[in-house]
Amino acid sequence: METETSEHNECDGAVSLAFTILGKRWNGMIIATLGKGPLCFAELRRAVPGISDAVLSDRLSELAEVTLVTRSVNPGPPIAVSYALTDGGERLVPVLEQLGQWASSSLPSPVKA
Amino acid sequence: METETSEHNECDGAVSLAFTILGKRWNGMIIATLGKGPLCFAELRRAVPGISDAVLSDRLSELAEVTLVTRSVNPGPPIAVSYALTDGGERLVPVLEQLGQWASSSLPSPVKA
DNA sequence: AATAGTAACTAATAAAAACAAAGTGACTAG
DNA sequence: CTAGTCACTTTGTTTTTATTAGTTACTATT
Repeated sequence: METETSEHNECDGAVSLAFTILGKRWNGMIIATLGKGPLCFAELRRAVPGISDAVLSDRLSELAEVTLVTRSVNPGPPIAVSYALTDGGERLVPVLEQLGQWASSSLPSPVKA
Repeated sequence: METETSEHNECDGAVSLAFTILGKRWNGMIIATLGKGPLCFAELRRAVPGISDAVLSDRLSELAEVTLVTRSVNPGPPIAVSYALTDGGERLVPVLEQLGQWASSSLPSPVKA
């Protein structure tokens, strides 16, 4: 009747939780990019090369839903929507920087075709 | 002929490189799990709940290819294949731990259905 | 010895996610 | 009036992931 605590593994729940967000393509990049300051949709798309409108839109909704980014509409006339990190999002930025350092030092060059 | 340095953004290449690996589902979890010590295929599958044989096999090949894990075959008779982190993989472990801490403190609970 | 069970995979197929391209509605510049 | 930007949404097509079912080599059981 061992409740599964005796043997050993059961992968870290917190890390697993982190990867529900970061294990999806683009999320890490979006947060890292917003770490340099708020940006609006088009700027963000340009800053994250390769992402498409549809996916960016989708990711931003998700990130807003888990309260890592905020969406603020400035109803101009030239309407502008600005995306920024929340506190929680900001707290991730330094970790992402370490991730970047790790990648530079431990990953082989950008596996090109 | 501006080489794209004038305006501003262009998301961090190193972070982007990190996410070529970590932005794929399971990779982070696999590395975090191996961070607690080497495991063989079946143990790993049990330790990472939800992953399937096919995907685990695939991920392990990828991770071996970028030299983050090693695969060593012990030709028993009871043949056993053991997977372990390389130096590069080990260097990621502390960062993953921070990621876990961040998740616990900044992410809403496991969005259940 | 035949039957069933585990380990470590591979193969085939189904389902989900990502991508590319175009379209929408509001507005500005020429 | 035409063309272009912004912020998206919609519609396919392609890639990735996931699920299911083998396969080969052994071990444990009966």
